[in-house]
Parts: sequence; C-alpha cells; structure tokens
Amino acid sequence: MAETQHPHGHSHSHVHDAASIAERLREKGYRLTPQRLIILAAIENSDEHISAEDIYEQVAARYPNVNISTVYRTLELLKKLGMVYEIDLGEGRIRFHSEGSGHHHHLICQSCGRVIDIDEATLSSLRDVLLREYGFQAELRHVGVFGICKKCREKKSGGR
Amino acid sequence: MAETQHPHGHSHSHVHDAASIAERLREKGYRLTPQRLIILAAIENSDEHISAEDIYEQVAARYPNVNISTVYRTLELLKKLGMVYEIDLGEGRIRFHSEGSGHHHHLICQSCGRVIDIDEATLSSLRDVLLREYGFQAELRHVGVFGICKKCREKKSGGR
DNA sequence: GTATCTGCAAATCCTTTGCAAGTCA
DNA sequence: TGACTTGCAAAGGATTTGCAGATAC
Repeated sequence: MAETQHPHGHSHSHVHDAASIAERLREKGYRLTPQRLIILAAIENSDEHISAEDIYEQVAARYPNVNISTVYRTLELLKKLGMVYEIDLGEGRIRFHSEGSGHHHHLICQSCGRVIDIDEATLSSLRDVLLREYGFQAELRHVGVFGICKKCREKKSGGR
Repeated sequence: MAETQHPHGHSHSHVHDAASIAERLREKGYRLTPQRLIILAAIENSDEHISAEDIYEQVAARYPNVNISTVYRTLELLKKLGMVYEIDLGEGRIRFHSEGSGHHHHLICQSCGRVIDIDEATLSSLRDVLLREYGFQAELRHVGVFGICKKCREKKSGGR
C-alpha cells in the first residue's frame, strides 16, 4: 500500500494511512476499494501536482483494468472528503494534490509559459487578511498567479 | 449554484472606441471586420466576466451567421494584443474581460460555489512583493482565490 | 444479500483546426 | 487582386454519465 512521502520531512507524517482512510470513508458510508486506495496513494506519492491522466497511468500499471472514469469519480469523492485538493494552472486540465505535498506557489508566465516556484510565506499575509476581513479560509496550498516574467518583460518584444 | 454578489456597480467608459481599435489592429497588420468589432463590444459592454458562449450568443443576435469558432479566434487575437484578459473561475470554462471592466478579485467557495468579490487593494501589496522580489509582473486584474466561505465553515457539515 | 462501486461505451462540454469560400484593404 | 478572415464541419481533449455486472461489507 501507500507509503506516504513527505518532501519536507515534517514530524507529523502519514496524514492518511490505510487505517485512517478506511475510517474516514466508512464513517460516511463509503466502501474501501483497492482502486480508491491506489488512487490516493498515487496522489500522495507524487511530489508534483498530478493530473487525472497521470493518476490513471500509475493506477493502470498495477491495476490493468481500471477505467479513467473511476479515477474521476474517486477524485470527486476525495475532494468532497477533503483528502485531495485541486489546482488549476491554466493548462486546460485540473491537477490534484494531497494534504501532504509541500505548500508552495507558482508564478506562471503568460508569455513564455515558464513556471516559477515561490516561497509559501509570500502569500501567508494574504491568507490572514482574507480570513480576518472576509471570514474566508483561502486554499492557498498551491496557488497559481498569472503574469509576465522578468525575462519576457526585458525582451519587451511583441506582436505576431 | 454560484451566487454572485457584486458590490461595485461601476459603469466604465469605453477605453477602446472604434477608431482606436481599428488603429491597433491595423498597425499589427490585422483587418477590421464587423465580427471583431461586435465581439469586442460584447466584452466591453458586459459588466461581468463573459464566456465565449455568452459572447457568441450576443454576436449571433446581430450577426446570425457568425460561428463560435470565429469568437474563439478573435478572442485569441484580442488576448495577444492585450485588449482582453482571461479569468478562470474554476468553472471548466474561461471567462473574458476588457481593460475597462473594474479591477477586482473573487473568493470562490469550493463548497457552495458562492463567489464573493473583494477589493482590489487587498492584493496590491502582493503585487508589489512579487515585482520586487521576483521581477514578476503579476496580472492581478481579476484573480480567483479558492477556499471555503464563512457560511460553509460555520455549517462545518460534510459529505453526501 | 444488497447497496455501493466499477468497467465499458457513449455522451457532453469546451475549444481547436482544416479547408474552401468570402471579404477587407 | 491577394492576403487575411470567416463559416462550416469535423476533430480534439478533458470530464461525465447510464447501465449492467462485480464487489465490499
């Protein structure tokens, strides 16, 4: 089963082990299937954000008959249970990550497509403001900010 | 579904009139077609963020034979020229807005779908930090931040 | 045993593309 | 006229759905 890797080496490892997953699913009346466990493991083992297609490939390697619709249905369920989160990097497809994957943010250049990782702390004050002023608990685990990167600004070229 | 609250009722004047549009298109070697004018007008006249489908409907009302592919191609062009901008509210479809529409940001509740508008100033310090520390010019005209809204946090219910 | 899940196939939704005909400059 | 644009139709990719058979409990 899933060996959960935590890139930052936090002491509170294994937020979801097999037992807690089972418990969490069961207490809501859901069943524990191998597909669900493998799918969650794929997400947790991925250091990066992972797409439904990526998950499907990983799962299919061990479980040849799975169907991608099962992946989507399971993702829907895990989202609802708060066990996985979405991030949209503007690629026309959604990516997923679990609680355990490192918190960081991305600057996505709309000109050259470059993705720059930035520090978590850069957005932490924003989270505080949103919570204080709007009572809104922002999901800032993985945020994409669009714009123009330094290099492209220096080029300052354009057009056709 | 998505309940949209819009505190600001600004009616912005048109930054791009027919003459400046024509100029801007021509200087890049593009032609001025009625479709392009109507599409841009639809975006500018929309107080809200407007989807390609919305634009298509508006255009089709006056220009019955337009095809939605023309809308997409024109949007691509106007984006390249910096005359319209995209915003992704996580609906599985992209919305568009022009320079003229008010700058503001959205808190999108992942639980109930509510969209809460927040003030531009809330993110202005973030823009400064990103520019100063990363040389990154963030496109923060219209930003969507995902999370859980106050009401849903109070309910604290879940699943199924 | 039976309600929940899954695989399969087909459908849906949004967006893109090839191509021949139409149009702006 | 001739390059740029469009309409049309068809393709494309991501995600969803109906349904009958399989499975967890």
